[in-house]
Amino acid sequence: MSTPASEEQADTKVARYQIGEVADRTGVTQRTLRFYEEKGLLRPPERMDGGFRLYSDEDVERIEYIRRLQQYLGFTLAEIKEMVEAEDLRQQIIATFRPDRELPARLDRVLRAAGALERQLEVVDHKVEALAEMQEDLRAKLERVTTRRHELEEAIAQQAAETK
Amino acid sequence: MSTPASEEQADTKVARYQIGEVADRTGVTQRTLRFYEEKGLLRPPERMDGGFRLYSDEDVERIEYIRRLQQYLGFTLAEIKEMVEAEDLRQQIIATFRPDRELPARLDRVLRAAGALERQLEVVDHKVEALAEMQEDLRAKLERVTTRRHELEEAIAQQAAETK
DNA sequence: ACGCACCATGACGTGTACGTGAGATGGGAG
DNA sequence: CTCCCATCTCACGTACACGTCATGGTGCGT
Repeated sequence: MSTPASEEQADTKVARYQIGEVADRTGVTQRTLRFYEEKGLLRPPERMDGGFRLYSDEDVERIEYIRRLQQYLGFTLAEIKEMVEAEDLRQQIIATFRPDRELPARLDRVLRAAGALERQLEVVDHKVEALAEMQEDLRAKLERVTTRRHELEEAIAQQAAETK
Repeated sequence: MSTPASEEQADTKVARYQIGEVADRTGVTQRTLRFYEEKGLLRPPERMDGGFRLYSDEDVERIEYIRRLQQYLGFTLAEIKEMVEAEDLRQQIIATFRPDRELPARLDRVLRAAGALERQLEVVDHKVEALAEMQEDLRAKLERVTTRRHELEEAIAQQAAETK
């Protein structure tokens, strides 16, 4: 009664959503979700017996992450793919923390994840720098324009006073 | 002898470059320059008698500005067009500083320029915020991965010592 | 006046990031 | 079991930002 339609999984406890609900929650279309999957941006989600996709909360977070990267930061999907793949590596690293065998393989994953993170950080640093510069520039211009505006308003007021 | 090929304009003093040189200087293709002009991002440059385009230093700066907006900040050309149009308004405001007639018209231009600048600044502020967040996130992840890396390297060193 | 690199204008092609049906299947409500 | 909406898989369409010929004119050194 009190549980929403998509959370009635009392035994497994993990919530699963089908594509329509995920689309509503994230604000992207179903087409886009399938497209991201096709392009390797989203891991293929579970399926119901009939073939319907079942997304997890983790998937939803990832979708929101992808959208932020795209909309606010202007990354291409190819760049984002690299980034989420690095994220997957990190997850794998965390997941394989317990089994203490084959250390070199784990080190390799860690090194690749570190490399990916460094490259991402470099790109972001570049963008931050460019943006900060642009921000300053805009602020300065706005200030000058505002000054000019006050001058003009004063001049118009004065002219009106003279005409009167 | 000491003057580069494109600066031999001893009388007018203003340097003019044709499209190939501008392309080399800015790193964009000639096609892109014509495309920007077509789309209204660049004011139609001067032409030689034969029809060859002649760009000024100002044009070159504008091209570099456009590229920064596009590459580092992820604006679309349509958005950039709005922004450079605001820039043109600013230029006009400066140019029409002397003739002190028709003050209301000048105020109108100033107000529109201010509005455009404010909108741009809002977008940039948004992006700066998102980027800063992402930067922090990446730094934290990189630090964790680096820690994990050192742990692994130590573990491997220890294992090697034991085997020996 | 000749040669040749440079430039002009179309016109069509390409890659990215989806949009938009079409037609078939799934699956829970009555 | 039937209704009916949601989802499935192709497959073609589209807007943006150019790339890529094709064809022909320009500018200048010799």
